[in-house]
Amino acid sequence: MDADQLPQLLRDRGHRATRPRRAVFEALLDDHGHLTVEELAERVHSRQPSVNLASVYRSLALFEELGLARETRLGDEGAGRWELAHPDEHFHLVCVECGNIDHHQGTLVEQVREHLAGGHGFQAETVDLTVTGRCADCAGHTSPEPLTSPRPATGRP
Amino acid sequence: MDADQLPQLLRDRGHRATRPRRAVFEALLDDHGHLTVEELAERVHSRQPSVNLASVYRSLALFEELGLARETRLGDEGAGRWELAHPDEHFHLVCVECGNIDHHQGTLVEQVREHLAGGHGFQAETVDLTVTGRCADCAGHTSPEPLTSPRPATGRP
DNA sequence: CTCTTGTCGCGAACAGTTCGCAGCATAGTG
DNA sequence: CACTATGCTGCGAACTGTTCGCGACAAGAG
Repeated sequence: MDADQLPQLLRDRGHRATRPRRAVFEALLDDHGHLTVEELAERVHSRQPSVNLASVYRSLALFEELGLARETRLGDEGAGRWELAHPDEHFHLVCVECGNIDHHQGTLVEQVREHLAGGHGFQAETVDLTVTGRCADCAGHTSPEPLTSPRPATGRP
Repeated sequence: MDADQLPQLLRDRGHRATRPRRAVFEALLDDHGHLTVEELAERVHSRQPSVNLASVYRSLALFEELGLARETRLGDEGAGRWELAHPDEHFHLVCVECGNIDHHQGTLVEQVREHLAGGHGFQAETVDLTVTGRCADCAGHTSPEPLTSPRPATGRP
């Protein structure tokens, strides 16, 4: 979805195409990562310095309602992170060591949907899959009890 | 895990087996659902009226560190929800309509682990899978534009 | 029983998010 | 184009969930 299409889309749905909303949307567009509202606000400010934090929140809430954006709460962080709602679904690999968040596309989410469709009777809307652990890099140089095929007990010193 | 084993486990790990900790653990034990810290504190109070909210937080943080408990942030809610960390993994089906949280055990999490083991190089620790949508009951009487493969709700699992 | 020190209860602080309101600007209308 | 109704905004204050700092307390080792 392009930034140019936003104004029309907003009007079509009975909302106004305002400067703050455009700025928030553009900020979401130019970084595909997962941004904190604060980070987002920073980027918004570089376009529209007058935009208030509360307006960023309001815009995000609206975008979510319209299915344009999506919030994800990753792991231990207090703040939510936002991204545009891509049609191609993905999941998150959060490294507990370096803190890196890998934004991963794959067939996993598809598999989840299929699994649910097969008899659960649950009509899935959004699938939030977050895996915490160690990324390839961090797993390489430190290996605090390798987690291979045998399913590890939950607790681990 | 039984409540009686907690004191020893705590001492073995160099912590003290205190009244508040026991109370928090018992509160987690007797309700397998996902409890807000506030809800949890309420239950704790029924056992130990003097226990402070801050202590509930501290106990939970400790239990998490020891791998005994786990926090999950479901959907839109501001507050985190806690549960004991079962070895048998499960995922959450959150109904956007009735708000019900189905605590579901299945092979899905297993599948995710297998998928990741196969070449991603990511060493998975915890897998957080949350699916929002409509539960069988709610999907039955209202159907506001199905997003995925439309599938009439059958019986509940 | 005594002593050490990890833990607690308390209240205040903090971070993230939302609210209420007066004024502004968008977009539909003449 | 100007005019107008009202949806949005910026602001600051309020709120919620969580954490911190401190003196007092009690767990548990000797």
